Amino acid sequence: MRRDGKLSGVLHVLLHMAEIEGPVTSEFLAGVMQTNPVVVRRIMAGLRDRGYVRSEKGHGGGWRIACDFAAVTLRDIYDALGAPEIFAMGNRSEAPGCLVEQAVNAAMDESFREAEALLLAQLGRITLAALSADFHARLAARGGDFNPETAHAV
Amino acid sequence: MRRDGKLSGVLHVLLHMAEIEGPVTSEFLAGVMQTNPVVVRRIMAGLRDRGYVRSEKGHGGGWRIACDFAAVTLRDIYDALGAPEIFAMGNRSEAPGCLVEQAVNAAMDESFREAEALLLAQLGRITLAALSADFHARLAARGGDFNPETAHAV
DNA sequence: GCCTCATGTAACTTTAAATGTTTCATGAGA
DNA sequence: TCTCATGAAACATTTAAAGTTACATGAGGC
Repeated sequence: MRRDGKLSGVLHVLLHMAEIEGPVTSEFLAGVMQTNPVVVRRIMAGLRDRGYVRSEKGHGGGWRIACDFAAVTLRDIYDALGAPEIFAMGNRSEAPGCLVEQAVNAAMDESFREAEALLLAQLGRITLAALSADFHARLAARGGDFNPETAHAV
Repeated sequence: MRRDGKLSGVLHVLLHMAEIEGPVTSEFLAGVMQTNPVVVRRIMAGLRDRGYVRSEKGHGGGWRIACDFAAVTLRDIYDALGAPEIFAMGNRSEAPGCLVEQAVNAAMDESFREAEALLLAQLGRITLAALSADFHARLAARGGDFNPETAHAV
């Protein structure tokens, strides 16, 4: 499978939106993510349903942040994306009749379940505000300034 | 991506081999895994290189276990398979020039790295002997007996 | 009212990775 | 020398993510 880049992509988009005044179009965000506007709408749909962002049609329309960055975690965003599959590995067959396979599945499932719980707990500890703060720290460290409108132009 | 079932599959194969006297052909094991003999040879190649199994050509040839089940863990088998990718999610781009993306990647990478470390530690705690014991416990609990030659015949 | 812009969505195409298959080479018995 | 088995390369299939096209809907601006 191709690796799922939705979480990475949508976080990138959200942090860019936070740097911009007013609504941002899917087309602009597609430029940021180097993808297609429809892909942006697709991944943003889940966040809209949860009220993390709002969208408006027509002239001057686009996307706006509609949540407190300090109150939303990466876990929340992950859930808003529909809680996509985390692992690239899995059992060959679910509901196996073979007792060997049942033993194998039970052992693997438990290990994977624990790793998943840890991962989600970690994501639950990182707020969008923390991510944004990290970005600003990197910006200050570099000493440059940042124009979100053109940062991805090249 | 399709989910990677190599680890699950190879464990299934190893536990079946443990129940059978003498060498087992790729063709028979393919029946167990409900796949193709070439697929079996492919995933067993890594284990052979590490000395966990041996293969012999010709009449009466096939695969044999060549390790102590109490000394080999699922982590060892995972490594023998070439340490395949664990996560279905990842960053959209590595080495990003954008500072926003750097911040996103750094946060996600750390969470995933920790989850991976936990998973591998868990796998390192499970020996093949423990898996096999679990299988035998299930077998006893069910009260039936087990014919490894025919368990997958249907 | 009509035109343009922007989202909403369905349907279809492309792509990447795992898996499956075919084919032939090689070596070990019988 | 014939058959059985692995070894390995090359090619085909499958699946899910991502990309694309097409059209409907609603919101200003004129």
